[in-house]
Amino acid sequence: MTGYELTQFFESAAKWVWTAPQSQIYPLLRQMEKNGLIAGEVQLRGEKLKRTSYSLTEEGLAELRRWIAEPQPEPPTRDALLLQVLFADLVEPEECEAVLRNHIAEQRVKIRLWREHEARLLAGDTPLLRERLAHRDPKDHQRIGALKAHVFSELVRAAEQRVAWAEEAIGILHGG
Amino acid sequence: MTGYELTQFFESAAKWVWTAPQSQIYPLLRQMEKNGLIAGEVQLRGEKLKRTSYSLTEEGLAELRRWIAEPQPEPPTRDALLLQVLFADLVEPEECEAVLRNHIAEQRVKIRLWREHEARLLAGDTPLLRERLAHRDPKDHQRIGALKAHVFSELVRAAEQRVAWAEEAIGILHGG
DNA sequence: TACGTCATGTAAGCTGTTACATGATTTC
DNA sequence: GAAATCATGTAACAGCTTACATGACGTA
Repeated sequence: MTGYELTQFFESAAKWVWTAPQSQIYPLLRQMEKNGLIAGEVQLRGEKLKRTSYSLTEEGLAELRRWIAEPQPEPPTRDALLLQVLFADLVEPEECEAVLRNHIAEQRVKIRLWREHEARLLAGDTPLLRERLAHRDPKDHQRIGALKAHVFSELVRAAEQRVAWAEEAIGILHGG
Repeated sequence: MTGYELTQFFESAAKWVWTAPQSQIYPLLRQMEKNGLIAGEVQLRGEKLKRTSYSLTEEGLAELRRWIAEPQPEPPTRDALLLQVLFADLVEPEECEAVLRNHIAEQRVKIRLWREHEARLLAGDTPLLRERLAHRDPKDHQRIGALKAHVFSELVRAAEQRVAWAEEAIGILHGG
């Protein structure tokens, strides 16, 4: 991919699992190339406009595989909503309820998007998945698509759990 | 609290909802005092050792209330485990399974700790909760404790959901 | 020719992490 | 007298965010 394509990718489906701001991408690409993880190939669009398309080197693929197979440290927790509910007794119940309802609405929007993406993965219908499957034994296609879809099903279920929890919290707020 | 007490607090129960490294605490306390949110009172322990105990000013309490009642922006998602499973087809199923089992074990440890803390909150049995309740109408005690316990029940349920998901993922890995 | 998209960059500033550093007091 | 705990700091660095900046190409 080029830096531009990566930027768009991180602003679309990918941001649900990992995000990177545009300003990080170009410096990082250069750094990774310097470290031999990726190799850039300069292409021409028109007469003056150059674009550099990067692909993984063998070393980069090996490093990626190492990363995938290695347990990653869990990031420190910083959950603003839980903190707000912990201190809910300092404000009016209605104020806390408004915050929770806002959160519920946000989760519902995400749930809809994730469900759509999950369905597309199960149908083998996203461009990146199709490219990935092209190099793989057809008998593995179902399994690979199912695993990727399973990732999005976790996002959906976690958000649904959160919505249910927030609704219960509203009940407790009002002395339920 | 003093900076030392805050440090310990963030290294114990509080870190489950919010963490702050020790190196941040003393500079932040000075900054917050400068901004009028907290006021420090210097105490003497022995002859030479001074400790500064901070408490919220009225302005600080107002600012805290404002923060609690205001929807906080959701942080960008960066979930290493989901990313590892998304790319699981690049490694052997057993390698991915090991990562998932490691995650399951970590979650189970946390679940146990959170359950204990939840029970203590429901029984009104933590020092901070008792201090908080002391200034409140006894008829609210039950509700306040229940809300705080509900926060920890969300942590527990989210982790349990995650464990169940990881077990399903292992099944899919092996062609289930 | 104007607007949208393609494509790549830089700079300032904030937050957070890791690590190091120091000295007083209490306890065994 | 040694070790644990109390108590407070600092420095270097990594990572991320926000914002700004520039120019080429396609198309209506």
